[in-house]
Amino acid sequence: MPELPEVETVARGLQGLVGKRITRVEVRRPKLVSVGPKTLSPKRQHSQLHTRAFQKALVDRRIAKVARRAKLIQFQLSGGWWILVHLKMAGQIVVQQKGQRRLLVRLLNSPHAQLEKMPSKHTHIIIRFTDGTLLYYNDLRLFGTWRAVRSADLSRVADLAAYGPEPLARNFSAKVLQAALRRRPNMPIKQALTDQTLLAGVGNIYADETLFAARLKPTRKVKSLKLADWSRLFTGLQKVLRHAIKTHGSSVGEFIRVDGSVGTYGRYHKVYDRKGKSCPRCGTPIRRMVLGGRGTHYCPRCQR
DNA sequence: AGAACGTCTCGGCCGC
DNA sequence: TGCGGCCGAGACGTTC
Repeated sequence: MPELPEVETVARGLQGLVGKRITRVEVRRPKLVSVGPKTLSPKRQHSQLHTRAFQKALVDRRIAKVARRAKLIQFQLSGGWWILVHLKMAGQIVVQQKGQRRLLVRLLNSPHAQLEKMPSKHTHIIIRFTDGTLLYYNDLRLFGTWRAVRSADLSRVADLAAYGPEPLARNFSAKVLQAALRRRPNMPIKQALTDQTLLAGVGNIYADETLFAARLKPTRKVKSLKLADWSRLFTGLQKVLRHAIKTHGSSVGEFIRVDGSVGTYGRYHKVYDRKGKSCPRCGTPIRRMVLGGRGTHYCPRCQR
């Protein structure tokens, strides 16, 4: 579920953990955790050895830094270890501050969803810090991953090594964007935008919103884009991502901030999940199609 | 019933 | 026939 703006929102919300020391790690779902640069084979996932190794890598270590790369949250720990967390479709990280009486969290974004007390039946990992702060990992769909990796092995983490450029990096530009996506000249631009090895962090919502902002049809082949198209794509991409981060992301599905509150960028979606509603620019009904297996929303008049 | 914001694996196809 | 690149389908739990 979460894309760059949501993961960035979570990473920023976790900055308060820097300096705290882990005292206890409870793993209720061993299949979510692994140790080392390679992902665990499904066969070994149910052994308890890797759970113990995961706990051992974390316990008694201090959080030195929390950062984001693409859609990964990176905890740098003391003692040369990192934790790489991918929330996939439905992962949530919430933090209960020391002394905070209880934490209520909406596990689903449906209007009638109940607030649930932490930990809930969807809480699969609980990390306790020496000062009493608690981190809960919730995951309705059990797709998320927590990997403990030694610093020396970071370069051997396949997905991390393969990520394309960060769209909000200081040195990112229309030229960098063009060079990155042109590695797949025949791919529809929408699919290229969401390919993490070409460009980091953009998923379905922000690809649709970016292409609307850039007035480009999602099916356009990468190689068909002209100089002016690249320029609008670059500007649209940064504008959409920056606005989404400022509003703490889109709380579609299950995304929430670390204090349990929701992001409000969903209010500003111009095409995503707006099939049949009118285009905010020209009034034409928004269309939905399937591209590369994902729902794709666009204005048939504005985007060409 | 069909779809959901992510990614990985597998199998088929194309071209050298 | 062999190999790599490329691409689409399916799989992964669960909920509404």
